Amino acid sequence: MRRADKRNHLIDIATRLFNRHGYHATGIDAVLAEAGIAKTTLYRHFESKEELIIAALAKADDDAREEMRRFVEKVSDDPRERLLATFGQLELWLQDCEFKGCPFVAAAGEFGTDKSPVFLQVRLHKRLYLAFFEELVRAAQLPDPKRLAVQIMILHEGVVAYAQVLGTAGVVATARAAAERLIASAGSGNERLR
Amino acid sequence: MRRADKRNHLIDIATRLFNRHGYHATGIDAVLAEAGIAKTTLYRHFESKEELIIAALAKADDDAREEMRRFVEKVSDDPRERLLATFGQLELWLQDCEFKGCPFVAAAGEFGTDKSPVFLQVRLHKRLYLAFFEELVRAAQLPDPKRLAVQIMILHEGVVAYAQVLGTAGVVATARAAAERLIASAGSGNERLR
DNA sequence: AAATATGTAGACCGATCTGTACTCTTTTTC
DNA sequence: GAAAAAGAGTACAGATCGGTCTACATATTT
Repeated sequence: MRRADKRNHLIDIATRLFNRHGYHATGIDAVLAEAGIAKTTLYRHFESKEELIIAALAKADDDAREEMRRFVEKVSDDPRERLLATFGQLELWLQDCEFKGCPFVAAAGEFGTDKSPVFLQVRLHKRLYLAFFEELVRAAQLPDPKRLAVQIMILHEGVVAYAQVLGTAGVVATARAAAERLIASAGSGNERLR
Repeated sequence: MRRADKRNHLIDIATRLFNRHGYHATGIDAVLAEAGIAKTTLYRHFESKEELIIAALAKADDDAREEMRRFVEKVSDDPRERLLATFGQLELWLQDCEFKGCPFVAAAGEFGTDKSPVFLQVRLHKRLYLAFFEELVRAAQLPDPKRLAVQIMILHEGVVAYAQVLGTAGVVATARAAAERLIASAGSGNERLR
């Protein structure tokens, strides 16, 4: 196995354990046992546990945004439908049996809102996620794109937190319906210009 | 200081530290040092750290729902305005300089979605919170109260997660505007009956 | 084939974790 | 004022934490 592959494998294992048990509750030893490697090897790839966490978050950010982008582009060419399709990708995530809430929000909760490197990584992810929504809203030529993007973002975040605690049944459809209302009432003016 | 007072004082201290640093990252010793008491005393009031966490969550649940109820009842007699006033109370919470995201969602993240006592306490809180929204929606005689209550809940949860990572500026107003849209379009049928 | 670099296994370190045991003092209660 | 409960303070147990070190195996280069 090449060096980069082993590194990615380690990140995958760590990501799964972090999501399942939390960041502080997951010890380095648990990652080692699951991956079947020695401690020395892990510390050859990562300087510290914090760096492993950051690497895991960075990869999760990359994967999540890439999957989201490909999903909405596959579903439709229409920008407005793409905006609604984001809830389809959200549903896929919630139905994953490993779903345990947003790993980024969890990381933010465990590592404080100060300027810790972990928190900065979390904030970067959320900014990029929000920027993607704004990009979709602009493509749909809807008015006040920043505001509508934030509303879509709030709905997404809300669905995740809700589903984490109260279950996933129907919640995405309910949020999507809300998004439709917001889009419809926002886009009543210039929606036919496209 | 009476026994119950000391217990509540311990819970207050613990709540603050848990919210600031997380549940696993906050050691019993930190609580002791902050409260200025001996370890024996803490373990006379609580069997274990887990029980302290549960007690802290239970009190936070009680306080949050009581404050919310009093706030909306103070703001207006109109049920529909009360529903919107929930965002006013939300804004008060976010502006608190100790705000670090929802302690219940954080607890759910750290203690898994399994049947741990901590998670059950979290779910109880969210169920009661949702039930309160549904109560307000029903008082406003809006159609499909369960659905609208979930939408309001999603907006609340979304605002909290958003603000935790991306900051509080303007997000409550944006969510409240979304809620107004949803209420207006839901209540176009029988809103004049009142 | 010899020399060198890299990976592995696992002991080990000091620190910290939750929780208990014990002594002694203070406060409450009858 | 005596009995009983709760307090502080501290030492300790047993486990686990993140991280380092040494010894040894393997692979690569010369």
